[in-house]
Amino acid sequence: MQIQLSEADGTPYYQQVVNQVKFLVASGRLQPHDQLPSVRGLAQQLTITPNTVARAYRELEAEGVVISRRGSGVYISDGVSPLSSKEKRRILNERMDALLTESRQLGVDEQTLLKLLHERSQKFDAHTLEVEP
Amino acid sequence: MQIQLSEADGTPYYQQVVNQVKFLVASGRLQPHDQLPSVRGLAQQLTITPNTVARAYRELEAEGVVISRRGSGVYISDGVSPLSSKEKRRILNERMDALLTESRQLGVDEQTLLKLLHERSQKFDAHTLEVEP
Amino acid sequence: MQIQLSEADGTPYYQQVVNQVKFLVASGRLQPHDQLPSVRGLAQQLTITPNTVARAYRELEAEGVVISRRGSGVYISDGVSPLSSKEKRRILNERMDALLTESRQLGVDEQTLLKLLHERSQKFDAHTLEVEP
Amino acid sequence: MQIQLSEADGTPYYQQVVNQVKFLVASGRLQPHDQLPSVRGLAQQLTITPNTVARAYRELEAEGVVISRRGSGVYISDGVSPLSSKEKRRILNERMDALLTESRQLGVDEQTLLKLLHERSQKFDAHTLEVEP
DNA sequence: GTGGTCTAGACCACG
DNA sequence: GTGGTCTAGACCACT
Repeated sequence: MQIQLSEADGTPYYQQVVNQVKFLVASGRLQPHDQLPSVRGLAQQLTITPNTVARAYRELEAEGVVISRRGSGVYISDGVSPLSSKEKRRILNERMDALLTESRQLGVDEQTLLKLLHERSQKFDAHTLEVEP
Repeated sequence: MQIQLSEADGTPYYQQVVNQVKFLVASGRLQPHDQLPSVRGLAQQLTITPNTVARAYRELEAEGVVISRRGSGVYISDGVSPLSSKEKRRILNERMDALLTESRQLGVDEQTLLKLLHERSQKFDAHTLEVEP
Repeated sequence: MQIQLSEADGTPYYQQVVNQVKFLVASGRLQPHDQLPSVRGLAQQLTITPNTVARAYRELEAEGVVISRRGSGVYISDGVSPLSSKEKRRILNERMDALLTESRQLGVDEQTLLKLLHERSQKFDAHTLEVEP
Repeated sequence: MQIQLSEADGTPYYQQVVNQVKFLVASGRLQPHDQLPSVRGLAQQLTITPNTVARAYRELEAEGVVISRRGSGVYISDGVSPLSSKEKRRILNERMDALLTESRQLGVDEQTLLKLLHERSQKFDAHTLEVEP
């Protein structure tokens, strides 16, 4: 599994792992029932402590993205998010505000933004994006 | 000056202010010699402590984006260059990927997302505040 | 804040803290906006590492019970649970099954159980229960 | 003996077997002196390792629910629960408090809870299982 | 002072 | 082998 940790930006390692796994799932590269690398294996690959990987996996489990089976491994879940619609909407609004704020500050109007987002969505599915979102 | 603070994501307030001022400069909305709002004024507008705004301005000054003149105010320094369109596109792509990832994870399809984004854009305009420096 | 850790049962320390804080909130002893003991303070009181307390607080924040403000402290949230109704129902069913199974094994019929539960609910509100649930 | 293993929830297999045997006993489907399936037989039926079944039986024996006779098999014990009524009440109170805590946390009032518990109790009965040693 | 992250390493529980 | 918990202690970010 391709995961890249960036030391430069302030994002915590565990959060970067969470983000990238969610990205891999959302783009279809990781399918339900797929097994993730073991905690220790991924830790060694990324040269961080197993503790940090375990935290990322725990977080992903809490969000309903993976389920972990003691003694067996961690797998992509086929369930849906356990969050309420209100909470889902809150999260989406947050992301949309970030996008709207930056696009305006960069001089991109709404119509152009919607077009760009549609194109990006196509590439998203086509797996033609780099892994690091 | 339009600045939006998001309380939910982990980004510190001072960092959000820094980022958005840098964007405003990069996109040409803020020009060299333009005056920024006062520390207290911006703090009041954003309902955060003046301390936090001061820290943002300090950071911006350290990076050479602004110059602070005692007794006068804080100004955009000259000699700052706007972002290349390639760089702009990279930033937008990052935000779009984050939005697409979250929306898929939450079970929202592209069409619905575009609709939500359009609605949010309207509300965004409605809540726009002008700030006099 | 009264919290008792039991070393005997297999329940992890962080989980015991989570359970008891939720109990204190549900029974009204802790009110929205109340401040919890600091991570280090509670750790010292319970003679466990701050790390473990931090994990409990993190878990409580993820469940929407508390919100934590860096540099300030951890406070009881006034929001509701961010879970979907389906997830809420799943959790309740789990607890109800545990109760039903054990009550039958102890020879308590449904009618008696409902009566006992009603009485317990009264005491729950009256704060006449010991803290450890 | 019909036992259903759920892979999805985090409960260990051996624990699920323990719980379900206890439930079968509590509901009268398994009577004192009834013989349980052999370790290997049940393991094959559930497609898990005999190791896991053996562990479940060991646990059940430690709790006094079954008695294992070398060379003969495993049988439901005829000893009545030796718990004092005070002890019974303590266990029930523990479960009731857990249920009350969760339900308040999730915004479910007492009346609704009692209704849900009644419904759940019916389904509990409806899950009739045939038992064959 | 507050909480947040990470490491190094130990021990336990499960299949 | 797998994941889960906990400790001891370090450093960082924020108010």
